[in-house]
Amino acid sequence: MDNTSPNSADLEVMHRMRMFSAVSAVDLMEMARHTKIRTVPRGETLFEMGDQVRSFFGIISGWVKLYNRREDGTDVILGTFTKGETFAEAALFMREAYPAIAEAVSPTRLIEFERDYFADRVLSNPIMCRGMFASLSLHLHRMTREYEQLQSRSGEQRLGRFLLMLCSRDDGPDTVRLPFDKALIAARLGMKPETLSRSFAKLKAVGVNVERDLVQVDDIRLLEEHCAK
Amino acid sequence: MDNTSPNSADLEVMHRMRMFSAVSAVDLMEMARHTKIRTVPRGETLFEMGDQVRSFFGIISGWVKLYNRREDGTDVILGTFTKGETFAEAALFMREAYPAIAEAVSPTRLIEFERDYFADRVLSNPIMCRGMFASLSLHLHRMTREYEQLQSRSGEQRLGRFLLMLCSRDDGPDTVRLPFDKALIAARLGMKPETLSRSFAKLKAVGVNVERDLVQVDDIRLLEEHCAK
DNA sequence: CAGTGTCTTTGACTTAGGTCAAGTGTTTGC
DNA sequence: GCAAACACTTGACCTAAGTCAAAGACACTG
Repeated sequence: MDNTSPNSADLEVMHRMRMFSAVSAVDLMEMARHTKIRTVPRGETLFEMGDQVRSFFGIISGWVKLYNRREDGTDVILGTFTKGETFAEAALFMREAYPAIAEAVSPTRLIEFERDYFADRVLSNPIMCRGMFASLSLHLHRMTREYEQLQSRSGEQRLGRFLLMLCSRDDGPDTVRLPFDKALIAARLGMKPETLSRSFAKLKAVGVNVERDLVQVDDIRLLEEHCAK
Repeated sequence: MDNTSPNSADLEVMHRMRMFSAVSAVDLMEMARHTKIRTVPRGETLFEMGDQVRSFFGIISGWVKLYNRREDGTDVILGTFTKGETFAEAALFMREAYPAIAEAVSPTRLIEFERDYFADRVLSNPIMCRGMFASLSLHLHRMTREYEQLQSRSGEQRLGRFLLMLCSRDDGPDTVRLPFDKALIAARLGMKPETLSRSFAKLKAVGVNVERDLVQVDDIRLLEEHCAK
């Protein structure tokens, strides 16, 4: 299933990526000819820290984690990405190597954009430049929010926020499925698995119940309130 | 001293900013005509969170802090910037408001770049686009490193790293002047002033001695070693 | 030069979260 | 179907950093 070209559903998703949202349908199809679709199993590495930059990626479905491995072997999760999101664009204009590792954490379908083609393509087209700026700004803004949260919210609150991001409704009750295992969620939120467990336990008090990878939120507003303060 | 135009020394510094480093001298002078030089005292606010975006900035001399104020009144420092650095470029292509507050923390001379002129200017010029990508990538990369450090290094190590950034040599002994007060350094490093004091005290053991705003580092390599592990 | 305010340090205490170790299920493989 | 491996939880304990309070140390004011 590897190395095929994008179908129309893929193009659909690609068009919803910030980078391409202002690009015309014609240009999009032209560009799509220079991409490949990759379907990778859980656990597959897309690039290693230090690899020569060849491409950046967009996700059609599934989840990818971006992380750094420290000398002592511990990992720092820099972000998790899913459908409609791009990652490693910042590497497009770097002559150096990827500064992080990317690994699929669930079976994932993604579009791979070759650097050489896209670097030119983006630079010669103001609409693409704008899209690229939007993408990078979004990543920067997200990273900033993560930094802020790590600094000023408790583990319990960060977990609450994470659950709220997964909810599809914005009030009342909702049930969400955790997109990857709890050890990764813990790392993603900057805590140890033990602390995650205890945080889940504490959230029971505001109507959050976990059963395997299914989380029942009784009252979204209540949870929001609990995590905001 | 406000609202004058850039002199040749200013142009010199401007040219060393990532955004403009590949821009020709002719273009630079042309662009400089659309900037203003501002000289602001310590404590002056350049923009507030929520202000309509009008400009981004480059620093000729002095220091600026970028921060968010939370509902509870506490500040989260997102970064500190000095000579040769630009900030708020990400806002160039946002129709919305600034997402943070910028305040001079020492007397500061800066170049103000008007958004309307520069947005067009950047988009119509691949060299400028490249510069802008480089700037944004740098900010993203920095933010990532800050996040990583906050997550996996102790306060003492973060302080050590900060001091090393200020050193001008890369081995042997060195003396550095702290660029702003200790309360801000603490916030910048994600800790309380009390913890900063205690961290300084601990660093005495690896040959770091503080006297007011002067820090004597006996052996840079030793400090590096101490903060790396 | 005393007096007031700001910045910084120090001390005593609390607490969130990490660590280590032992359990409980659940899945996987033979 | 049983054992081994894995994923998660729970408990007991420890430690880095936060909190609160007080005391020094300058620096500016009148």
